[in-house]
Amino acid sequence: MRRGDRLQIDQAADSPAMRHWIVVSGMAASCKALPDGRRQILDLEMPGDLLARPAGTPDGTDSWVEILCDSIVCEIDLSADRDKLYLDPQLTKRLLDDAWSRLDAKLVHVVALGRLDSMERICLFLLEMAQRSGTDKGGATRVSLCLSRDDIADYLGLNAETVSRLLGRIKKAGLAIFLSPTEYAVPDMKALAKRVPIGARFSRSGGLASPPRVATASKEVAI
Amino acid sequence: MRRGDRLQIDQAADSPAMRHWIVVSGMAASCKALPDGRRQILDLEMPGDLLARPAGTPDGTDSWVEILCDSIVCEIDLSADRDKLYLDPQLTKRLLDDAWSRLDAKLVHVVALGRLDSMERICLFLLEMAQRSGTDKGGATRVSLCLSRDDIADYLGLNAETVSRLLGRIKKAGLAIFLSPTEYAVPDMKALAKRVPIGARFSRSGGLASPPRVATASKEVAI
DNA sequence: CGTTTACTTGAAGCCGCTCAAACTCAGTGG
DNA sequence: CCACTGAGTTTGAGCGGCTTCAAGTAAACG
Repeated sequence: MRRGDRLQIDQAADSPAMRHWIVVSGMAASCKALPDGRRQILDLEMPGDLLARPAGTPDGTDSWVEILCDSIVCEIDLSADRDKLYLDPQLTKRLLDDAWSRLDAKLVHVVALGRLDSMERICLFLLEMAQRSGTDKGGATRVSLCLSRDDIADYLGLNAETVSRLLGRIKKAGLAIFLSPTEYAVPDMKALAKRVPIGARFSRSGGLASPPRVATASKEVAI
Repeated sequence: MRRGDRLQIDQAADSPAMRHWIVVSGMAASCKALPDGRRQILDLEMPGDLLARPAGTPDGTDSWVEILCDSIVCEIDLSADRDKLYLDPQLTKRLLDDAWSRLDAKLVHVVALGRLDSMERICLFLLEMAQRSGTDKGGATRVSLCLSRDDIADYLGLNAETVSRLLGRIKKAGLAIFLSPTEYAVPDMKALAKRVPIGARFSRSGGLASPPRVATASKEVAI
């Protein structure tokens, strides 16, 4: 699937989630929009993530999953096995673990939107992207950003202009180096992590732990 | 348990959730605090709610559950049945349904904190309280508020003074009638719901649906 | 009655938003 | 090769909503 494609699912309110998706490669965003057009990105879906209920339950908002860059998404229809769903311990364990780690991620998101200022939010975002989809390139972590400034804004509860200004300050501070508007490298993950007062744990399946927030000798400067 | 009491649980990161709690009566709040003292209330726990993982996974923040008014909370320790946990279809179904409806509620919370303004947030909150813990008293819905202004602020990502001012405006507009600072009545749930651009579905176990957002003849006025 | 705690109200300030203009760059066609 | 286009981004100026700080009020309790 390509950028802009959507998975839009209107499951009946009372039907249990029977169609599931797994992101194999690429990246997608779970979105909600209010009647007046305001949009909130709820989650970034990356390889390995299980989309168990893309639409959630109806709450009067538009909900959909939006492909951010060329992706492979695998559909699993469990309707036939509906009755046996809860009889398979391995499957239920996977679903439960997935739901719980999603819940943990959402709690971090709530704290970010409720209590972090814009600079803290953007640092958390850059850190999250680096931890979840970054590749190590000679010490620095290289990240390819599939999101536009608008997308980032809608994920962080900000607007595109503010995001652009913040990224400018981060670039000036040397916390991240921008190779292009959609490609950056983090030379020092710990320095970035020090800007974020919440230590997020980002892998969906319990692999990566957050880097220890070690106190370094370098001095803090306002950015 | 009484107001101010806490359930503070430091479960090992890798141990599955073995101790659970059920709120039988009263009300509690799941909280997180940042190192500098900023606090975010993540969830309001009401009778019937299952606290499957009060502490979540460690992320560098303090996490706890705080009792808001005299409550009865029932502890269930499943450690002994640990290995059999995923073999009981009924139990896993309950856990899964609970996790999913919690997730849905958190998505609404994220939209609220990310994209609603302060007046919309407080209306959503009053509506949520009315739907989840209100009692019908001759047409109006009577709600007893266990939260202080500070608590409400920490739930909505605002501050106590702002909450106080907003409640003043709501009172003046007649959307809610305050019998005391912690007791109010909603004379017209539909009128209140019209102030909120997202139709939340608040019961944890799939009972109550959101009230239909019927267009009425009454004119909208700025409040 | 005084003390404490929570709530309310006011004035001033700042952060992030809105609106608008300039810039970058890939794509297109002459 | 250059000019043109259009979407995305950057930058600036000004505004407004929410916060901060501070003072004042109300209710609870010894």
